Amino acid sequence: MKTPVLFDTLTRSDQPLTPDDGETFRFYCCGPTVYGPAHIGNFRTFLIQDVLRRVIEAGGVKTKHVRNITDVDDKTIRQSEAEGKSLNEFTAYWLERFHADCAALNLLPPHVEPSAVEHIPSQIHMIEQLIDKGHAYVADDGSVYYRVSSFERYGRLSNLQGREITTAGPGAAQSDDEYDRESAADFALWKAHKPEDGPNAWPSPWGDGRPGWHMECSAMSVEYLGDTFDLHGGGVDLIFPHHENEIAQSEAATGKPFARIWFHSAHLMVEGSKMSKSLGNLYTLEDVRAKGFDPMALRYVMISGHYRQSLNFTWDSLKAAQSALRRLQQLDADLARAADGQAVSGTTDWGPFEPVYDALADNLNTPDALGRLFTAMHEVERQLHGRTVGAEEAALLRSQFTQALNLFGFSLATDDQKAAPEEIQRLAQERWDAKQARDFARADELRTKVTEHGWTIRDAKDGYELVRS
RNA sequence: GGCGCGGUAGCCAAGUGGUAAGGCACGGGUCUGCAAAACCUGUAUUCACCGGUUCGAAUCCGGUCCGCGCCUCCA
Repeated sequence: MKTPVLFDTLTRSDQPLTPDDGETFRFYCCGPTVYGPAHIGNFRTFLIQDVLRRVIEAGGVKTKHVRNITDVDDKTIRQSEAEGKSLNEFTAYWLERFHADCAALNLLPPHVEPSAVEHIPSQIHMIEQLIDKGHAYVADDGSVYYRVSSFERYGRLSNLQGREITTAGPGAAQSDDEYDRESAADFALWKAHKPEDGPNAWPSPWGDGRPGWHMECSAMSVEYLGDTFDLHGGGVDLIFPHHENEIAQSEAATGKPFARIWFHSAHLMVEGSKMSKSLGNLYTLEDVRAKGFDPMALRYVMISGHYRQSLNFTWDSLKAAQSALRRLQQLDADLARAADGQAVSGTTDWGPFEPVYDALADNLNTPDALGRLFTAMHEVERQLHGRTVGAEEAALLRSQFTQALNLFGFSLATDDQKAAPEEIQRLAQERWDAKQARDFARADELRTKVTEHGWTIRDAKDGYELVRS
């Protein structure tokens, strides 16, 4: 079986995804800031990382997946204060929401999901190391800053070397509380307590305060994965400054290389424009559901484009995804019927679906893999309809098909099809009776009624089912 | 301005030198009292534009036009 390869942002080349320790592929992904519902753009990144993990594991390699929870930063503090809640109470609520959304999208839970606020001591420890080694300095107010000029490899990831980092320009830092930095490029490792932070301050050798944003990922990834680990991922926007800063912090502190491979996924656009609060297009999973779509359809849409290209999300694309998903369901049902109760467990070969794995192993080419999935499905369908497939053979095919679906993380578990309201069911039953009595005029009349209520009657050989239109 | 990603059928989207995958939608067919679903089948002489290299280019080179992202706390 092919070893998966992935485009590495740092070397700008494809790298094999083999575990450095020969056993477990250790990787870290930047997780959500829990101050509100995650939007579908966040989920695109998590979904892509999820498929990556599934591909590595399908290749027979164990993984250790760490994804942090950012629960102490400007946004969580500001918002919890505004709502008059404790930071913990506030973030716990949104974390729970996040977990529910992840489950609905069939995201594999990370092996470790460390919370930033629960790892302040490790962060302080790393800051101390940086100060000791001359990579950081304490400002008058008790904040600690990273001395960017002390780390010569700074800017390698983002291709920044030689570029001036100044306070000028459209994206320049707000100077407000960072006026005592030595250089505009320096960034905060520890932020001294300010009145607007309320009760949210922690003791440190430099006085009460809280960690800077980049610190948590450096400290926690090293803590759970070791000084050097296999891969680090996130959205493209994190390349600079977040990941650049993480590298600077971690490598300066440990004296060892940080992540070997850097994995960045492109952004999601909505109806042709960037997602933003002001445009009102920051959709959440709840919005998707409210419009009657299955979360699996969102998963499908999010992987229907290559992760290195921005994807334009539209409601039409969700609709198309839902239709495509229905075909997967149909084949599974057909195979289940043909398997007639037989089941195969622990298959190791892919059968007709091997090309699916191969496409994913080639820099996570999800659109190509989807194409190959359908191509293979046609083959299976032809067999299923063209000749008698034995139960044993069908069971094997079904198992292989399921394996392929697992690579994408598609769960076909008969979705929670809400039962039709009683009135609709009664009308449908009446129609069925009329049909049995060959009173087709009456049957058609009732079908129309049911349709008007937003349901479709699908007749089968000896019965019918009700589906939402 | 710097760095990066793109422009392939009505829509989405693979394909980076050998003669255009796949999905959705649409047309035809099988099945069906009807309908839906499912399956079968058809649909780009052509890959933003102009030159060039080559036996051969969507794919390589040069130029032009257009879209998008990042450039200090945003996945």
